[in-house]
Amino acid sequence: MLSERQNKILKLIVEKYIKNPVPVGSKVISKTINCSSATVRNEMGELEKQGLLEKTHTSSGRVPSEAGYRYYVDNLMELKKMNGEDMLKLQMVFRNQQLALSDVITKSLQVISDMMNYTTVVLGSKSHENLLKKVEVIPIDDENLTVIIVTDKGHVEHKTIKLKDVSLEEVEKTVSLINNLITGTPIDEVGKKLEFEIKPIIGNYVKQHEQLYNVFYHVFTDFTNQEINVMGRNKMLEQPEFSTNIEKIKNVFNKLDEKEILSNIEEDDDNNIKVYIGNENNIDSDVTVIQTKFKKGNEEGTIAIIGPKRMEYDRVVGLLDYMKKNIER
Amino acid sequence: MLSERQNKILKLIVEKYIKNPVPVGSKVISKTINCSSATVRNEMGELEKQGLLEKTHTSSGRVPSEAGYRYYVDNLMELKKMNGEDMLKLQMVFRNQQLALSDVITKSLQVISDMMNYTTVVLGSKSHENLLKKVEVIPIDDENLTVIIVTDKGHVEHKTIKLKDVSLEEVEKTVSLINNLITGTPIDEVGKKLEFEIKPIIGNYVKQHEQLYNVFYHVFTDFTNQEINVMGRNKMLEQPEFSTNIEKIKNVFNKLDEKEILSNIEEDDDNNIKVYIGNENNIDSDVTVIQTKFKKGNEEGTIAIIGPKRMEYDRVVGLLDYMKKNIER
DNA sequence: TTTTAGCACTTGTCAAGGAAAAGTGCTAAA
DNA sequence: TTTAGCACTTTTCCTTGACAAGTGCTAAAA
Repeated sequence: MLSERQNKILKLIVEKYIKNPVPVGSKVISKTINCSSATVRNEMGELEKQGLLEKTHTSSGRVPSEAGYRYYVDNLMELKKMNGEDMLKLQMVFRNQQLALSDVITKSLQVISDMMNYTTVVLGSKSHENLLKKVEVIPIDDENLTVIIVTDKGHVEHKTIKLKDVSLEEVEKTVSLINNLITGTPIDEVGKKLEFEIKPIIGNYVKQHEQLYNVFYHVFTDFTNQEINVMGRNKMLEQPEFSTNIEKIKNVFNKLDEKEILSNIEEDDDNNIKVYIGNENNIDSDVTVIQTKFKKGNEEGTIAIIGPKRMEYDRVVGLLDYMKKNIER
Repeated sequence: MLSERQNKILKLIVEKYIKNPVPVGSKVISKTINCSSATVRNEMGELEKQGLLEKTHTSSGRVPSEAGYRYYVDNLMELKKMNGEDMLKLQMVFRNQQLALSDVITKSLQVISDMMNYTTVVLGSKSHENLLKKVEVIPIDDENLTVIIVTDKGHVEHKTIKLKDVSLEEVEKTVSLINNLITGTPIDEVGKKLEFEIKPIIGNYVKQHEQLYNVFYHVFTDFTNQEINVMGRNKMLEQPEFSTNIEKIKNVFNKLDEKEILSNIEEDDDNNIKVYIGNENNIDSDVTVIQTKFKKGNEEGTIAIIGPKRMEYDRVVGLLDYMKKNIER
């Protein structure tokens, strides 16, 4: 258990370091707090012993450790009210009645990315939670047609495919079979159902049934497992901890592209705002992911803000809270 | 006009520098060519006077200038045959009969990006060349519906919108009006036509005509001007000329995102493979864009490979040539 | 018992200097 | 026309020393 003063010092160091990423010395702290630098040094030594602070070298100032950030977020941080200007910018997006929910979220996270200089992410619900709702086809020309897949959560994707010597009627027959027999199936199980429930039947209706089955099979397996949208990826380059370290950037950018790994951030099961600092997330030991689930009607998903460990936790948590409430309202 | 020997020396320097980005000295060249380093130095001096070579400082070896690369590409480069392994990888993609053309192109450019470590781009035809072919709507639930837009070039996009107190019949009536009256219109003029030809009419059919008009207007103006796909963006980080210079990276990444600027690379009007070195392109003075148009049926577009100025020109041109032929076959 | 003044000590940063390596341009001879 | 040779330039790398920032510890003060 930390003393009142230790809490105060730790909070000051974290906040100073977040503002300006240079190690914090005892002198500056002693000015704010009512005691000498020597006292602060003693306390800092204690905080370091507890693993909450670190030094970059024997005689440098202190820097928060991962545990230090953790402690700050859990015990010291005071949520920051959003300022009027930021709120106004977001309201502009939320007020737009014509936008579908997913567009509202995407657009507002774009705004947040610009105002905070962090990367933002929206994730739809996982593929096993998305049930096939409807398949439609639109003929493009005599060889190509576009298949549109809609899930019950409102996730829509389309893909254009090529068919040889298959008549439109045959395709439509197949589609109506799919719509009648396997809607309601989790999207990641559609492939299997297609094989066992559709494939045996369409042979009776369709000459080129092998080809047709293959094409539809691929359309469904190519269906993105989880709708995912990354905004402001390049903001990562603005953060000093990354802009001096190409290897870090490569890693973070690659992780943002490997959608599988990113989706791991959505493992929490309650509805609060979650903070994953450094090694607590799967992206990089130098980033923090702050995220929360949302649910409105049957649409649900996760929104996340990704920045350096030295993130403005208080502002971001406030923002995310505001976002969540506005989405769900 | 350069002498035979000067050509030989310039070619050697460019190719050596492409292999390994350090200034090339007279000694290494004199070993390959049959004369002393002093002679090579004299010739290098002449090539520098002609603006084809540069020095990084008074006593460094030589580096090709932009004009030097230009001269190399125009006069010295010998096209390189593709190796069997690369060809095999691409054939795997081209052989797949079920893929629509645009998927074949995207997938093969992804393969190329991986094998060359360069960024690749596909651009569809420009918006004024894309004529509206068909609009369809799929109701999602009682508030949302998905609008699908198809152009004559096979460019398909979908967008989900929210409508309040508008019946499905009203929407379908509007869509059928659009399909009857303004298909065949260039996609960038649809907004105007909507205003002058649809808006005045739908008042008669639709109660909430103002809202409906607004929504459709936005769907069409949000339609991406030009279908565009960037593959292997992160490969840029592998190039030494960028990986030591964050500002360059920021610029290139931002340009790749500002799709407007990227589309400028598609200004050429014939069908050859074009090479835009450094300042000849709109992306960055340190990159080269190699591109070519393709046309198959009514689908057309441009494929491009983007890398450092110090690019393997001979290999890339060969690859692009192979790609073009395979697409058009 | 807690706080603080004081001081020795450590480390990073910056500028200056020097040696070695790479490569050039020029001169004079082949 | 080519080449050997050499003086010269610049970069890179290492060392050195001075300075600043900050620590930990000790001993005195509160």
